[in-house]
Amino acid sequence: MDAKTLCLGALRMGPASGYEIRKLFEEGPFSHFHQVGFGSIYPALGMLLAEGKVRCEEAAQDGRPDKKVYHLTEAGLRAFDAALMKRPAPDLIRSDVLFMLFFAERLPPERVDALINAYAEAFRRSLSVLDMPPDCVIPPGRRFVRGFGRAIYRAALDYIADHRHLLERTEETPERESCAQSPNDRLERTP
Amino acid sequence: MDAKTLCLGALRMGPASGYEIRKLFEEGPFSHFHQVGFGSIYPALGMLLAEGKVRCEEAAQDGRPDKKVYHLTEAGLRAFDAALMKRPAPDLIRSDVLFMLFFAERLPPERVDALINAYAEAFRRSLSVLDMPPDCVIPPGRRFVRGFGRAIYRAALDYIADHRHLLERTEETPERESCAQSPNDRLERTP
DNA sequence: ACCGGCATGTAACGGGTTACATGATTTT
DNA sequence: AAAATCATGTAACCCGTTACATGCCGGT
Repeated sequence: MDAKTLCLGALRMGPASGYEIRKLFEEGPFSHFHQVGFGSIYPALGMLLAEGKVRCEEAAQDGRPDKKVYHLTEAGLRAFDAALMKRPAPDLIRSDVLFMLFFAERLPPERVDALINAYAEAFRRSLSVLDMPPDCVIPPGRRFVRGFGRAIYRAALDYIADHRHLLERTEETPERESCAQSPNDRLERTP
Repeated sequence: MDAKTLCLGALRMGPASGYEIRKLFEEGPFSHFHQVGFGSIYPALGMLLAEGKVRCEEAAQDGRPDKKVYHLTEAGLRAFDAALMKRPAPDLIRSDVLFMLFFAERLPPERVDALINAYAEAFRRSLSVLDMPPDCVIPPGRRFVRGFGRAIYRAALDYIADHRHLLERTEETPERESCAQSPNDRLERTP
């Protein structure tokens, strides 16, 4: 899903400026499952404008820099609906922390501790955003997605609380590479 | 975390060829939280070789193409340990499906259904891999990470089972944009 | 006085994804 | 006979991230 489609989605919820679109992905309702930065948004809006999928109205503000408020056109709406029918790319998860914890035995215990504390804290922060009751009735799709995020973060926090003891120093686990010597052994399970 | 570090991590578990490293990330123990393709692995191994962080032994096989088995050097081991001490990038989650379901009201009910079924199925597949009891004792770090993945996937499946009814057609939800008209309304909660 | 938030953009750089190229062997 | 697996690589391209550039306002 490219930056253009993401912008269309943001505008699907109502007119917005580039700056506001970023907030939607930074702290707003999209933040748990997609991200875009300024560097992608502004060019994307420019392209969408050229393609006639959005229009833009300059809005002068008092005490604030001018704002370009974009909104969907008919073509943009159609393009977005079409994008929603394309095959979704599989979910992508990238976690440096898990990668590091995978090698916990190689790490100083303080490091492991710091890593886990920070990790839990990050989940707590994300949860606190989602746990705030919405200020208004939100449609089912949004409610589902929001609840999904909450469920995942809760599960993560619970798991960390219940299993971090696995990583706390167990007095020098004897350094042992693993039971598998070759990569094949690690994958094959039916001899 | 770049492809080079990821390769070092894979080799940390034992010597492997490029092809085998990919499997580690495709179906192996890293697959839940990091991914790399051939296009990144082979160049990365080449660079690591040039930097003296890995060495390589050509292994002729019977009935198979030749294989280049790479293994860490002292320098490579040190480099990897150093990488484990760097600040981890925040977790990244990218889900087209959730983005689409966010707009469930705009989608034909069959589409929503298909999307959710496929989504659940994907989680079930991931879970089945992790639920297989390991063929040997695995060290605490790996156990923790593996369990983490399991917990998350379980939570996802449970949530879907319990809440998919939210998305099933509720006889024509009256088309209503939302209660928020401007993007600001969506974000501000303290007037 | 300075920092953080609002606001919009550009340019370069880097890196990963995709596609291409090749080829033997095993499975269906 | 075709498809999948094993196996290694290269090259181009796209696209996103990062850094840079600019400027005003409000709060500390």
